[in-house]
Amino acid sequence: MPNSAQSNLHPFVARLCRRSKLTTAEQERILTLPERVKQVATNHDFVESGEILDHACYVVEGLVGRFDQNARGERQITALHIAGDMPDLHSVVQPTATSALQAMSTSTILQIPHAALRGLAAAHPAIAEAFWRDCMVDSMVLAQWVVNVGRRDAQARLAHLLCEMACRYKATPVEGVVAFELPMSQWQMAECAGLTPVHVNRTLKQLQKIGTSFRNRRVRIEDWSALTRVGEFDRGYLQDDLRPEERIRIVN
Amino acid sequence: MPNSAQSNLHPFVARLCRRSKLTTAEQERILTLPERVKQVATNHDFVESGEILDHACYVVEGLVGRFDQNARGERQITALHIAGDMPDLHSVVQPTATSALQAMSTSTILQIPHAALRGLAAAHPAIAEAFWRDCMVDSMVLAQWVVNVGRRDAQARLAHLLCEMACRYKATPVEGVVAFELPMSQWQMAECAGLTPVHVNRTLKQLQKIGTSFRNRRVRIEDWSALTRVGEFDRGYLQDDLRPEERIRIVN
DNA sequence: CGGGCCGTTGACACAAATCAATGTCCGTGG
DNA sequence: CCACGGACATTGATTTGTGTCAACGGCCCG
Repeated sequence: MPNSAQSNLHPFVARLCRRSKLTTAEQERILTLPERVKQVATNHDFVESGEILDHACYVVEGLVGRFDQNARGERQITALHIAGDMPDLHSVVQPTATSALQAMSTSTILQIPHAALRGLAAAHPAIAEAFWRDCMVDSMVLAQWVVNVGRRDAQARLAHLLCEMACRYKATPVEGVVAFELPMSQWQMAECAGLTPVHVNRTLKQLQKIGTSFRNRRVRIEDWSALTRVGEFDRGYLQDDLRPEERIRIVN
Repeated sequence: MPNSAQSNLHPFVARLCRRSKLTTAEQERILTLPERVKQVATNHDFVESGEILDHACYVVEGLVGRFDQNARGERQITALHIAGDMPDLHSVVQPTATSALQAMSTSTILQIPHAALRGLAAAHPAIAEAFWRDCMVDSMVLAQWVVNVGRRDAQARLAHLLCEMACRYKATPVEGVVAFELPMSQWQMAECAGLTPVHVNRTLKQLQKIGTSFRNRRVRIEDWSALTRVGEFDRGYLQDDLRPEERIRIVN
C-alpha cells in the first residue's frame, strides 16, 4: 500500500477538490492508488491511437499533448495536459484510445490501473462523480478550442492559448508580470492553433507589441488585461476559481 | 409514475445500450424518469449561457445546437444534437451552462430534473457509468471538430460534417444513395464549420461534383465512399457500431 | 401583394499558407 | 577544442483559400 503522505497524486486530489467535495477518507483512497512510474522522452508517444488501455495516465511532471491528424498527416493537438492532470481519465469508461498521447517535454507519467480506478468509483459514488466532473471540464476546454480555431484570427488564437495555459499553471494572473514555462516549440503551438509554424512565428512577434513574449519555451506577459482582450479570454470555463460553496457533491 | 411502454426516452435508452450494458430493471428506471415536455420554436434559445440549471434536456424531435461566440458576436456551433440525444447531460454534474442551447428546427424537448437523474446515478452505478460514457462520446466528437476546423479545408470540413450526421441519423451508409433531413440553413452550417455562409454555398456546389447535394434542408449522398474520402471520415470515434461483446459494464 | 429569410453569384481584398533561404543554439563526436 | 548536424527560429517573396461586400432571385407566408 503506497504511503499517502508522499503520494505523487496530491496535485490531482487538490484539483478534484477545487471543484468537488470529497471527504478526507475519499481523498486518502485516491492518494494511495497503485501506480507504475514511467519516464517518457520528448516527442515520444506513450499512448497510441486505437490502443486498448488497461490503465489511465497521470502527469507528475512535464507537458503532454493529445494528438490527432488529418489525411495528409498534418497534426492537430486537441488537448494539452500539465502536471497534476490525468489526460485520459476518460479511458476508465472508454478504454479504446481515439487519439495519441505524446510527451512534449521530458515527462514523468504514472500509470494507474483501470481496475483500481473503477473499484474506487464503484465503492465511492462521490469519487465517480468527481471523475466525471473533471472529464467534463476537459470537454468544456475542448469546446473553447473549437471556438478558438473556428472563429478567431491568428493573434487571438495564440493569445487565448497563452491565457488558458497561464491560468492552468496558476501563474496568478492578477497584476504585474506573469511568467511561466511552456515547454513546447512554435511548431507545436501551430498544431494547437490550427496554424502554420511560420505564421505562429510572425504572430508572436505581433504579440510582443502588447508586451507578451514567448522565447526559449518561456512565456512572459507584461500586460495581462491587454492579452485577455486580444484573446477574448474569459476564464470561467476552466472552473478553477470556484468558491467553496460552489463546489459540488451530489451523493450522500 | 410515467408509463415505460410509451416513454419518449426509448431512443435514449437504445443509444445507451449500444455502448453500455444495462439490465432491464435499469433501463426501466430510465424510461420512467419524470419529465416536462416543452415545445421550442426555431432559432429559440432554451438554455442560455451562464444559466444555472436544475434539469437536463432531452431531444424528442428536432435539431439542437450548442452555440458559443467570439467577441465580435460571430457564432460558433460546438455541437449538434438530434432526436434521442441529451445535449446537456453533463449539466447533471456541472450545472452552470457555459454555452447556449438553441433549437435549429421546431423541436420537442423534455426537461428532466437533475434530482431524478442524480438519484438514479447514485442508486445504480451502472447508470452513472453509462451517463459518463455517453458524455465522453460527445467529447470525442468535439475533438474531431477541432481537427476538422483546425486542419481541413472547406470542402473536407463540410464533407466530414455531412458524413458524421449521416451516421448519427443512422442513414445506413453502406451501398446506394444515402439521404436524410438535416434541418439547418447554410448559414448554420457555416457556424459549424468555422466558415462564411457565402463560402459554404460555393463549397456545397463543389461537393455536387462528387454526387453530394444539400437542398431544402435535405442531404443526398450518391457516392458514400467518395464523400468519406473527401471528408477524411472514419466513423470509429462515434462509438455507435460496437459489437455486443464490446459494450461495457464496469460495476457488478 | 409585399417583406423576410435564404440561397446564389460576382468582383475584390486580405489573412494565412507556401516556398525557400538563412540564422542561432546546442549537443556530440572526432 | 572545433567541426558538424539537427532542431528550432526568423525572414522575405509569392500564392491561394477564404472572407468581405454587394446585388439579385426564389420562395414562403402573412
